[in-house]
Amino acid sequence: MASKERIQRLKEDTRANILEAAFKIVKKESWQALSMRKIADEIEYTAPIIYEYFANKEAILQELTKKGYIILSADLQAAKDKHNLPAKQLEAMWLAYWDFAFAEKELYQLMYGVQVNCCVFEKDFPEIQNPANLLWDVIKVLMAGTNPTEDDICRRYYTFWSVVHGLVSINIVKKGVSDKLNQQILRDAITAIIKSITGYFFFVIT
Amino acid sequence: MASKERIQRLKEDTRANILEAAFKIVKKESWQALSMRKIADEIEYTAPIIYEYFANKEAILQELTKKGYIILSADLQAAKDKHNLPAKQLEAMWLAYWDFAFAEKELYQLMYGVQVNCCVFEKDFPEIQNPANLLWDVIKVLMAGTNPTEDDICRRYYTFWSVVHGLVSINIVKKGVSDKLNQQILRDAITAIIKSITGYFFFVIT
DNA sequence: TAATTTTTTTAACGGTGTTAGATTATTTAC
DNA sequence: GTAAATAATCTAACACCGTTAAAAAAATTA
Repeated sequence: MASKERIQRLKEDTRANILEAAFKIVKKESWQALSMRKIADEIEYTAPIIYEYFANKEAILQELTKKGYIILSADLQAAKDKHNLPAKQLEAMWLAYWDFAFAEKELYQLMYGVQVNCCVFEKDFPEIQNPANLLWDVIKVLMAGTNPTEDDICRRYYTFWSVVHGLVSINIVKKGVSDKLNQQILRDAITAIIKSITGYFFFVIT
Repeated sequence: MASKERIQRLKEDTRANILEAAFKIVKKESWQALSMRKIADEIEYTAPIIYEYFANKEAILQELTKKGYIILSADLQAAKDKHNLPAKQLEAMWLAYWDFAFAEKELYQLMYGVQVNCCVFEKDFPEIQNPANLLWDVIKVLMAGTNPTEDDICRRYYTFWSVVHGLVSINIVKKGVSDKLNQQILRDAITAIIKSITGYFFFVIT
């Protein structure tokens, strides 16, 4: 009987609807605001029905994470295909990675464990700026010879911070990388940026 | 009456105990596992008592975040004080930042919105590796002339990823930085690393 | 039409953050 | 020292959460 297949299709539809509803809620509200009951409301069912399609909430998140990786892969491939030279390809791919992160901000958060709700209270609490200021000051001194603008210092500060924070978060979230490798990457990057500031040398990772 | 002050001290003690208990739970379990009732259990009170000392759970997290920033500031200052040359100071400070992140992993997570629970299911789901493989392959091609080991490629991959992911997360979590500045930092960094790989040029952020 | 199977819902469990009101303990005033 | 006032603490509840078991409704098969 062909109705079996029709029913199968309907089930797949509902499954897709659940994912769609979940994603819709997250985009309108946030990941923390996502609940099984809200999803159920959105698809006009009651909550337990979702468990006919997904083992639990985690499984829904995993499916959406998967979706993120698939989109990102496609974006990277497309970026690569636009160029022939490997250097140009790589540049385009990282820019595509960047674009993906903001075009699909919610998916990116899910994929790489980036929270949003943290420390939005900088005005109530000036100590937050202290670490930044300490680093900022030293960078300023280091650059003193080159008469830098505030923007110049800012860029250096963020470059440093990005490298270090990026490496840190990758290590906290995905604890696969070896410590030795990390330390080497970290030291190389720091040395390179410092040298680029002082103007003596260059970013040669050996 | 001096008992007023004694009572004041006792209240401050309890406040500190709450923070301590919260932190203890987080270190033993995780941020998600932290609940008002668990804190209350730990300090041997009932949950509503906590609201005499903190407006809500968020306020407790804020206080711990504050603690994180204070420790980090002290670490950075100490690192700076160990050197005279600005370049050495800066290097020491970023290494101290790194050390802080892992010595106080929980605080770092709180301060910079780094989740842990995400995507621990790489084996169930190979698509996760796709983006990494795509980038990896191009880096490999780009480095082909220099007979790189797997480790060499790995280091380049992580260097790229750290810079981009770091910049992305900073922008998602703290949305203060201007788009123009970001794009410039991003492009500079990518170009610099690519040039360092091809060996033609150097990391000169101008 | 009757029996069977599938789909969906209701009700509940134990958990969460949070609040109002009752209760207990402590301090003040006489 | 007892009574009144104040402070500290708890109980009970609310509305929410993820999840499950069992009942009810709907659809399919015989």
